[in-house]
Amino acid sequence: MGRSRDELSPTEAVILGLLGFAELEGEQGMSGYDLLRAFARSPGMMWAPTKGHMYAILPRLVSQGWATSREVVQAKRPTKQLYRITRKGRNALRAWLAAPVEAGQERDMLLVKIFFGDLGDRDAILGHIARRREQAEALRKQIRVFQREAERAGDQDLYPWLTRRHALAWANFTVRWATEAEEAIRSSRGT
Amino acid sequence: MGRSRDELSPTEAVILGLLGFAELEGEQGMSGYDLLRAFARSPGMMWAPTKGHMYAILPRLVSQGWATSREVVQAKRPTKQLYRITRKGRNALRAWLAAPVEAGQERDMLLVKIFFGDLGDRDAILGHIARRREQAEALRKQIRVFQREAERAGDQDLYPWLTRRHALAWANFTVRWATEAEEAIRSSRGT
DNA sequence: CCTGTCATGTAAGAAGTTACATGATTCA
DNA sequence: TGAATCATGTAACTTCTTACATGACAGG
Repeated sequence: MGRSRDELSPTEAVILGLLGFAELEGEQGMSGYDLLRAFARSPGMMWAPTKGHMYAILPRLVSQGWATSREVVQAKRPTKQLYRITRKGRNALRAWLAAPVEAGQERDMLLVKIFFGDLGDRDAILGHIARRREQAEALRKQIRVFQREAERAGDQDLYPWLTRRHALAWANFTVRWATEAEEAIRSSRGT
Repeated sequence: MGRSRDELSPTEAVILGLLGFAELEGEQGMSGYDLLRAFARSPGMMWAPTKGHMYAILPRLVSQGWATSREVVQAKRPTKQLYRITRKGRNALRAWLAAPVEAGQERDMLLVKIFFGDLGDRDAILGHIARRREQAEALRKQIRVFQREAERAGDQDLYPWLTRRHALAWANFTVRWATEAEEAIRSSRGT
């Protein structure tokens, strides 16, 4: 009976969220490995916890009563632990989802690096901005593919769709901003 | 002679950056307190390190040779430490500014909460989005004020201007997105 | 007299990353 | 034969936050 907290860390919440989705879809449970893969496949709207963190959190979810685990021995594959969310876990998650999002702590290092541009190298900054633009262009393409796939699959889930919309809009915004910024820097020859 | 690293943590970098600006403006140095205030006055483009972190980092900057400190005894105020960036510090900062920005680790909890919307409460999510929209509206106003102040002061610094532009564009993007998202959720009565 | 400013720090802990460690199976 | 997949974990470490602790002076 480890000491108990009742609030979820972001990573705990996100893991419980995936377990919650698995439950909705009638799956028998997910392993740490499954979860890690699921994260890796959701670019643009979710980050991936590291392995170390994942395997540190899973037993804690169980000890808090937010999930249960079941050992599955396999013939040709290593033994794995399948995790399922519990009622208590769903409640904790619901509470976390309802808690206000603390504002304004997004720390985008690109912006920081631009801000201090006078102390650094102009070409390096142009490179950073170009890379950000390219990433946004790539994300944009990828999201469009996702969007089409989801449509073809008859996927009508409102909320995931909203996050795709956001990713797409963010990408468009970023490409536009980056393009302008690059121009502004280039046309400011000779401080 | 503590063990040495040669890379800066984000917070170390940002502190050195402010010390670098102070140097450019011919100031005699900044105290932890000064730095904390400076951070607090740059909303939308910079986050503020906490006090605890600030006072933990400053001596480390000195022990790494990135800054020097000088004790200033004051008559009517507590004694303070003034920090100045060194040549080595400027080099370390320049290297940090030139290092690529690692991509895609922005974890916006709002998006996460929306993504898992089906496991939570619809009205809570509407509330989150509304709050985000209001924050963006407030930021937009504030940045416009900043922008006008900078213009009036004849401020021609390209880079800080670019970050203001970004903040403004981001705020506009967010207001637009949030408005659409709110509508989309409201008009989707009855799953 | 009370609140805010000036000014610095410590201690404890949460959150997260990186590197290490293992080992069978499958596919090219 | 070598790389990728499946599968789980530990240990050490960095980063950052929160709460605690102190104390003089200024302004209303």
